[in-house]
Amino acid sequence: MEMLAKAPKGTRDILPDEIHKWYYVEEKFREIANRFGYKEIRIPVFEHTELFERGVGDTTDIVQKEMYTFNDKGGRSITLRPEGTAGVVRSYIQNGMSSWAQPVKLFYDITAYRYENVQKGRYREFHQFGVELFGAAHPGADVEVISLLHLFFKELGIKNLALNINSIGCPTCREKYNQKLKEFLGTKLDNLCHTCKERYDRNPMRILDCKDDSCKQMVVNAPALLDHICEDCAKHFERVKSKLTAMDIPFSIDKGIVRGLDYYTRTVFEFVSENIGSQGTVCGGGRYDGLIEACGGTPTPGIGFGLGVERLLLEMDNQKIEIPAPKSPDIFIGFVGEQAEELAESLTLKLRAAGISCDKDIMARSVRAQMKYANKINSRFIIILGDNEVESGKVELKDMTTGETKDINIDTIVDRLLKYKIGN
RNA sequence: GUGGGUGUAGCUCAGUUGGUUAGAGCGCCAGAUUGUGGCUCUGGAGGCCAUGGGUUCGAAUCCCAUCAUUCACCCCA
Repeated sequence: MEMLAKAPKGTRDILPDEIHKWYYVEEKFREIANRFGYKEIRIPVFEHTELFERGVGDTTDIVQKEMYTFNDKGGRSITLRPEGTAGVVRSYIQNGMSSWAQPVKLFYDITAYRYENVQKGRYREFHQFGVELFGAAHPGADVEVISLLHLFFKELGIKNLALNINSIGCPTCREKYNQKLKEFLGTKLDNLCHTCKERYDRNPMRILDCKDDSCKQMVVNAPALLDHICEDCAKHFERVKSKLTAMDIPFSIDKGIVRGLDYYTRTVFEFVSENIGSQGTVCGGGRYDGLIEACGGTPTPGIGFGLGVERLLLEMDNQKIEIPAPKSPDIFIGFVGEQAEELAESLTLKLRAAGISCDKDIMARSVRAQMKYANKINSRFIIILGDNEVESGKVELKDMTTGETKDINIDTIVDRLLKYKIGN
């Protein structure tokens, strides 16, 4: 196949036969977010590169090697958003949301872009649902966000999604911990893999989830960050845990969760599936109390998450969760002859104007071919117009599911179909 | 960036130790039914066998390269 007729690597079309699944989860997410008091925000697909360097963190993989960055014709460095939080934070500052009624509760439904090798559940253009909650430092905020996800998955009928939580403390306790970790690893430095030797100086925490066997062994008895967070952070985490328990939201503690984005503080969490391959993280999020300040705003606590829609759909497919079928047309109008064609055209428009989904042939096909088409598009009713019908004003209304027909006046067809729709 | 699998019709796939006109099912179009769908039957369209090179009398088949795709590692949604 030629390049011309080929979507770029890591992108794909969402075709008409699957779009109802997207409508379904999008509508569910929107509806639940609204129920929790979150309002939708729409942000640009691209931002100034500096925003992501600052907001996501310039030591992260995302910024170092995964961004779609280019210069526009004005010489500005522009980057396609690799995630949603940075853009929403920028908007929060730019639009003075700190003077809105607090807290500010926002949700979004976006595409995001990362230049990575493609595999199951991972694309270069992908979709994220997300929520950002600004202004609330209280552990109740962490729990509200998590409970939104809990309810979302529950109402979609998804089972066996494990909620893992951890606390990665604040910058102060992380600094202290990094010292401790370096002391622990100092004697073992020679046994670490090449990348981990570099991590030792820049970000020693990353050594903990290295997949290298030798590194894994070295790290078995390493101190865990969670055991070394400061008193305030520990207290915060305790309250999050007890609130989750009180709300009957099951969770496990995973001391290994170290979010890949620099901005996280304190609570971090993810919802993980075991059966959609190695890309099992359907949703990841956490608290980012220093981010708004780091982006030039006044110090404001924040918490949010990003949810991978492709992975969500993959998991639902895996669990054989039924998604309501798309609506089929109410009626197809067949015709033969020129007079009948004109009647069919005006009648079709009249039905459509009345809110009835109606279709007719526009390829000058035989009545037989028209009927086959009506069947293929799954039309509920059909009528056929010819000279007789034009003259008498009467028509046979046929129910395609039962094959039954009924003689009716053409004038009454709108009412009949409206009644059918309401009653059904 | 690293490693493995796979590239034949719109889709899912056959194709014998290399052998001459490359097949099936599904889908699409038309007809059987000149004004009535589904079921059935008949016919039709649709292929540079991913691309380029090599071996050979002869390559979809064997070899090399490139590209694409997919799974995995790293990392993440």
